[in-house]
Amino acid sequence: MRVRCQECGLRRQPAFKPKTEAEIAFLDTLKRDHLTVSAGTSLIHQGQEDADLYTLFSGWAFRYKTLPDGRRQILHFLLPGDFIGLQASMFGASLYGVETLTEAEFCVFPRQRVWSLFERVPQLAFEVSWLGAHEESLVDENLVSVGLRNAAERVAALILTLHKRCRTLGLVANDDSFAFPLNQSHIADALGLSLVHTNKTIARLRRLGLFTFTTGRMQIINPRVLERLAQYYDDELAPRPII
Amino acid sequence: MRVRCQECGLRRQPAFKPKTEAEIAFLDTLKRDHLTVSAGTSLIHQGQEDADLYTLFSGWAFRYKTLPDGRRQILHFLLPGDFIGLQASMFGASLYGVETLTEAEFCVFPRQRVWSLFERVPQLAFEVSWLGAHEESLVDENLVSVGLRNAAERVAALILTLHKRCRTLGLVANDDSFAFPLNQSHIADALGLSLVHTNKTIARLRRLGLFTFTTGRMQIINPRVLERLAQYYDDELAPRPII
DNA sequence: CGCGGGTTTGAGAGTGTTCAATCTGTGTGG
DNA sequence: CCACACAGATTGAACACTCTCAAACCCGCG
Repeated sequence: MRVRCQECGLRRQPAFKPKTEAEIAFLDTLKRDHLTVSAGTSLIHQGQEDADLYTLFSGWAFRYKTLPDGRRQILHFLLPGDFIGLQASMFGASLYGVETLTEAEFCVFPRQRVWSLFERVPQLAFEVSWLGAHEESLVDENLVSVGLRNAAERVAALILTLHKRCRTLGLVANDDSFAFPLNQSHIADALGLSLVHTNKTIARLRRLGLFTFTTGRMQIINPRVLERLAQYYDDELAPRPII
Repeated sequence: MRVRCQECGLRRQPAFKPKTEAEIAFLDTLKRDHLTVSAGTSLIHQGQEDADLYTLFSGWAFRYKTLPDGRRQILHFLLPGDFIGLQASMFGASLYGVETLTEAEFCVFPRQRVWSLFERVPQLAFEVSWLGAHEESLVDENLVSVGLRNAAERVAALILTLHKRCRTLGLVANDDSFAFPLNQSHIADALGLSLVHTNKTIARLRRLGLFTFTTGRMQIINPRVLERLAQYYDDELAPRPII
């Protein structure tokens, strides 16, 4: 079921900067497809040469790289409104993979048409760059976690980051709980920790009463302590572009 | 001493894609200054709100973030031709800092004029985005190192990456040696290791005969073993844009 | 000659990993 | 409705890697 950009509910969320009618109409001509896939679907795979571009419309996904021996590093998680595949479309082959964590919907933009966006609507080109820079800032923050923080601090930082991103999207309930479709090996692969140690670290923080985490749902109990633990202090997110 | 873009020797290097006369002329109008600074100069600092954009013209630098308690993570290293400050110019305040490792020259582009680049020369806007995506790929690769590789593998991967980047710039001598202005605490901060352990790891790899590393210069002795150790396999770099 | 930055070394303490097993909840087939 | 398979979560124990602390060393410089 195709969703026209003019009728798109996602872009009307307060998290996103509004666009002009003309920009939206142009994007609608760019959008080739509206794709629905199940959890665990590979959207882009490492080495793929013809990856298209996507906006995540609903659901969760993640971007990752694997080493030849199979070890996997999750680079960052994707939430609705995130733009996918810029790197992959600019280089010959994609250096990373993208996989869904939940059932998810995507707006598909053919890679051939990206250039027309730069050529014809500079404002949109600028926003594409903005989204690229924003994605990089997520990876930066992740690298800081993995390089500098210990296990407990990493877990705390990850939870806070995702909580904040979900909050700006209106996905957090009044009790500070939110859908959390990662399992512990996703967390381990994102934080550069072993599965076992991830499990023990989560158990410890849970016993300390910082959050509850049952399959599929995370509830933050003590944000203050989490923030102190992770040295995570961040302003509210300003409205951002969406393509 | 100002260098006009029309006379710029750097962009004529085979590492870079050539530009049209018109593009170069436009860039020359954009370029406000040609800046020379000494080693250890802070070019952009975390939180800075009016950071300009730069192309590194000569020398080495690095991009980093620090935690409130002072721990520092180097995100990636900058070599001639790298474009600096895209993130910083798009968000309100810079989330990272940039500092020189050697004496270095920069082409300075005022942040106010970036928009005119998008508006007036789509080809250049595209290349700015390309450079942003490329920088992200460097951070990705670093995150893979820090998240997945042990100390020896990280050191090997770092050396190989820098060696390769220097090679495409023609900075590597026939004996596979190249200028290497990092000290061991830079290496430690980039790899997420303590200084002491970095030192011991380097000493071990050196004893194994994989490379020699005296102050300021790195020579690769056994690239095969280094590559196997780091599981680092990568194609030659294709010519890339330069702004 | 003394100082300071950077490098090197040793030793003990932790943090995090690996291996191995158990447990739990869910879905499938009979 | 039960037996069974399976993926994910949990736990324990031994081990390895990395960190911290502390001290020495090296070299260029004033």
